[in-house]
Amino acid sequence: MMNNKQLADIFTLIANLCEIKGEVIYVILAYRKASESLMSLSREASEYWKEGKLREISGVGKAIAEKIDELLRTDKLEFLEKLKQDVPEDLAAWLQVQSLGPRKIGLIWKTLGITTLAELESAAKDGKLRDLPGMGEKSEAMILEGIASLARRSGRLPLGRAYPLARDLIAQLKKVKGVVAAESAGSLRRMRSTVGDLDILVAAKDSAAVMDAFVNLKGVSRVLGKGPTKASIEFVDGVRAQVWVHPPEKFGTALQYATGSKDHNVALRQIALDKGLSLSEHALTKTSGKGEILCATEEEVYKTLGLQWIPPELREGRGEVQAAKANQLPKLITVKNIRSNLQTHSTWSDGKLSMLEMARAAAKRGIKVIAFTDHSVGLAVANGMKIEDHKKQAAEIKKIQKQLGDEILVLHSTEVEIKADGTLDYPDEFLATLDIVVASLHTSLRQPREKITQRLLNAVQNPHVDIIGHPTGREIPDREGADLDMEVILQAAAKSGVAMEINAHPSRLDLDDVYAKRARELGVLISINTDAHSAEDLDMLHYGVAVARRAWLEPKDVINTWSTKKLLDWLKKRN
DNA sequence: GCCGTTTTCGGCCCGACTGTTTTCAGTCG
Repeated sequence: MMNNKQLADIFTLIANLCEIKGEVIYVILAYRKASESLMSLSREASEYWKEGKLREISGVGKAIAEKIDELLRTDKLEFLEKLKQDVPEDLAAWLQVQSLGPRKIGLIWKTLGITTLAELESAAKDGKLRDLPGMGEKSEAMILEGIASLARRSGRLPLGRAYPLARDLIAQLKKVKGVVAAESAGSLRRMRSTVGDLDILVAAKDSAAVMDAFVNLKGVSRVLGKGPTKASIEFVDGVRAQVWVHPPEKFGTALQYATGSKDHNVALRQIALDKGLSLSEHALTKTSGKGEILCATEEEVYKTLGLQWIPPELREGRGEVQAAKANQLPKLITVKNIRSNLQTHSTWSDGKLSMLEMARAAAKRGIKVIAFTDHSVGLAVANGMKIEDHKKQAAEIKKIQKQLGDEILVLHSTEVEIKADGTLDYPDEFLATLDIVVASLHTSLRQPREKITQRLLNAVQNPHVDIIGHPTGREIPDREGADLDMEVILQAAAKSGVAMEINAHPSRLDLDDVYAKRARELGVLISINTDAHSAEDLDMLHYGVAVARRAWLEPKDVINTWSTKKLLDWLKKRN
């Protein structure tokens, strides 16, 4: 039975092939929309299908519902097979090449009869493309550059890499004379777990100086474009960045526009139209004749539309506009609300610092409670601890607690392995002696769905387990999470009262925002932890908080915001 | 192809930039 990712990939392929075929743009947009919608679904489409409710998925109408039905029943789609006969499947990959769009791809394929990327590269090298109508030597060179760049780039950038890069870029642009403000935009500002490129918005009267500074930044390998309002560059490692420059009095509309998401902006434009206004990146314009409202800040844009200002992390077209209209936006959690860190590692297993060093580093960052969750014996690669060693660790905690005083409270814990057979790596009698227990999957992540779901369920239902660590085991950007029935797991978690972790490390961000939002709806408690193995890792907390914000979480939903007393009472009650 | 307290049909994605043109088509976000 196909999962959401497989279905989404098929509809993206259909969109791409239709585009090359020359279908009208709205058909293509519809397939793309359905694909994105499937990817952000918190339950499997097959469940909607069993309930006969496929059409409830946004962007799925009659035609696409029928296609999903056929795919789920037969694993095949006749429509796609026919489409592949019209347009060779390999051509879809060409869309990834910068400067090549559906028109040129169609033209090259039909006139030269080639279909693979390798053939395209040799045709460009042999100068066979320059004679095609509308193309010249430059187009040929750009296609070759695009192919080379594709080889360098490895898909989307993890947030953990994009965020610091953008921070540096912004700092440099702010130094340019005449720059009033500079901020990230796009999916980076919305804090998605991966971003396509770095979008930066600058407020300045004179754009030329900004553009010059931008294309001359250190490490720029080529300039993809440069005009008075927009420029884009590629760095030697293939990372791309683009900057928009707008006058300060228009910065609000421009930032709002560039932040997106597309769905969010569509909803906003509709609200503007209802008020007789047309919203663009430049201004709110009265649709009835003349008159412009300029907005220097985003707050003014939202206010003019009669809305609360919506935090960027919520702008995904998931009901935030309706909530803002009704004054019912959640009071989102912030980094400042976090007072405990309930998954960290020390030299007792694979951490880099001693417990004392780690506790001090955490205290310095305002953390009041820290749990050392060193790995259990079964995870040999991480130097997992034998039960005997825990006695010594407990003694050390007693000792350092005296040194730390009330600076920070240290809890004795473990990240116990959920083994391949579904049992935990330590016996219940031992787990009962610990202050707090995190249970996680690290191995045999490719087991069949039923088996691995049951493994996790065992841990969720174990009364000694307090938190499920990084529930799906995904690693960004290399590893998909385990194939789990998360709906079943979250419902069990709601019942057992176990907290599900949002692991803040940017290579995990697990639970993701979609599952975390579903968890909130079901009343499941969330725990945001850094999983720190070093002092620097403690600074990754804001990535986890960003996921929580994207999931609409408020402080009360997250156990790390609780007072020490409330946390300890909760732990006592669970044991 | 989807969607609807303005519509079951007619809107949805539009503006900046570039290369190849000689006024514009294609790409991109």
